[in-house]
Amino acid sequence: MEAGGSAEFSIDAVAREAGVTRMTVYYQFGGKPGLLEAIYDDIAVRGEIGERLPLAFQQPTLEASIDALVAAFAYFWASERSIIRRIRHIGALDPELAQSHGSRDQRRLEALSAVFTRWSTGRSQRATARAKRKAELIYALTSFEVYDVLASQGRSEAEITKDLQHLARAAAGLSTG
Amino acid sequence: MEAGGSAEFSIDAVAREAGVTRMTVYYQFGGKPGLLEAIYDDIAVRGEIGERLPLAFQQPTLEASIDALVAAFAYFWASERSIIRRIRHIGALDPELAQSHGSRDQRRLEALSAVFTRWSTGRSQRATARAKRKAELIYALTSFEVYDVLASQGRSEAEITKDLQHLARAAAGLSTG
DNA sequence: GCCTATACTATACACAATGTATAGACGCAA
DNA sequence: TTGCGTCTATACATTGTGTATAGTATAGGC
Repeated sequence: MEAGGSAEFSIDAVAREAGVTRMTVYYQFGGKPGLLEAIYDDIAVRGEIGERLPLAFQQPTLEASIDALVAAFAYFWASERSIIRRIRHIGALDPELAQSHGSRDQRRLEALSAVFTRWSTGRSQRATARAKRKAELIYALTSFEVYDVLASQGRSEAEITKDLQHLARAAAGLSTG
Repeated sequence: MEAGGSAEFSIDAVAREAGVTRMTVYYQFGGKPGLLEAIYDDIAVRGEIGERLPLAFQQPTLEASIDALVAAFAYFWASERSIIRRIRHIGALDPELAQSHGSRDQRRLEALSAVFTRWSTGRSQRATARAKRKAELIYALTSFEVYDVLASQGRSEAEITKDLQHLARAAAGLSTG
């Protein structure tokens, strides 16, 4: 019953839906990991994360940057929520995929850290550590998992974005607007 | 390669490790869903969630209740983090398991809601809606997924608990301590 | 026209994992 | 002793992955 387990993400099912042979999928993507990677890449493009993230850097204040970051990721996760969820769950169980997903998330964390270092006040070790801690908290708040949990309760993307911006600003130690 | 996929959670592997036949596992647990349910139940008992949750209700203030709730769940998730993660990922991909995990989470949300209604000031619709929204946010913050994301960054249980209490109080609209 | 690379198909096989069926062994308690 | 609950042994059907291999179709360069 790995049919139910993989939840229609079997290579056979994908091939059938695409109107091609299973062998074609192997030819094009090498296997399941490659296939899921390709799907994820496609979602990333359509989720406009590449366009929206740079905008967060150009905001005039840290608060505006945080709001833009949260909104960009919320839009991204919302774009193909159920597919992203499935890919992440499958990826977490497959060592090969877990690695590449891990490096994706790592890049996300680095992007967030870059924002914080930009507005970081001091250069002391404590200031750096504080910035790192804040970035990690915002990273957690902008993770797919958090978005998914909130969306599962019937909240709209707009509501979730607003709540997460509220929390992210709190994490950054700012006023709660 | 569902061997790698199931990541040593195959019935065969479990049976071998337990020094028992595969058939015995089927006899005792019915199949994979039943097995994972039993494991989850066992973790819940050892995670002392049954003892710690009621304590949260007995706190003198909402703030203390929230702190106790966050601490109770952090302790629970930390108790068997890697196993819980695997079970939840597998469960999310299996319709049969997804349902029972969903009802577990539902009970968690109800427990949180109960805390908020206890301290809810008004009885108006808006007050009720506000309490519900807060409970849902705290629910998200106390989810395993959030804990796991933070723990993946090398944070200790104590650090995570502290940060999440900070965020949870912010979500409740209290002072950030 | 010919050749070649690319994309895809058709079969076939080995392997792992789930799940079902069935018959039997073992111990223990009424 | 008889019956029941627990567990084993064996066999089988099914589904999914992954690999190998031979073959088809088509478009582009020569």
